[in-house]
Amino acid sequence: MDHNNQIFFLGSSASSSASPVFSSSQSSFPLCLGDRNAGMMKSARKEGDKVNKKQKYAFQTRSQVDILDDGYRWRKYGQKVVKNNKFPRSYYKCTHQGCMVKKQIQRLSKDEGIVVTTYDGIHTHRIDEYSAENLEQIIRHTQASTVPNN
DNA sequence: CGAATTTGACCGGCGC
DNA sequence: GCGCCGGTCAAATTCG
Repeated sequence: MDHNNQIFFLGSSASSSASPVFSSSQSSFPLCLGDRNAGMMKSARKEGDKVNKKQKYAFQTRSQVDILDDGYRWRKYGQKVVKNNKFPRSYYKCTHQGCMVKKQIQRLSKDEGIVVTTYDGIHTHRIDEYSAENLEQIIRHTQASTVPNN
């Protein structure tokens, strides 16, 4: 297993420009981009929109694989190709009951080695200790790895 | 057999 | 008003 991952945290600026400005800030885990509901007003099934505040976490990871085990179970519910990227974007959802956390993975066309992971919402259940630790180890290793030059 | 994954179609919003 | 882009769900299939 060659876990040579590098994590970059995205800023809260996400208006125009398709070029994501990433900073190598070694802060905590997933930076909170604030609660900006971008295109999530209605779309209520039949229960009613109870989810008003959707937190978003985004960060880039240097990895060969798109599937990064963060300790949660994810079920892929769609794959769409965006114009900005030549690579398809994958949409994942948490398979936990009541946990409607969404996660989208996208690879940069500029660098196929970079994977952008975006988390939507927060998990209401506990993570698997084992997996959590594994993820933590990966993160730690990632931060310790450091980029060649930035 | 069950759950997870795949691909396509449809819906919704925004832009022009 | 129409077109385009992005996002989600649904049905079928496959793997375990």
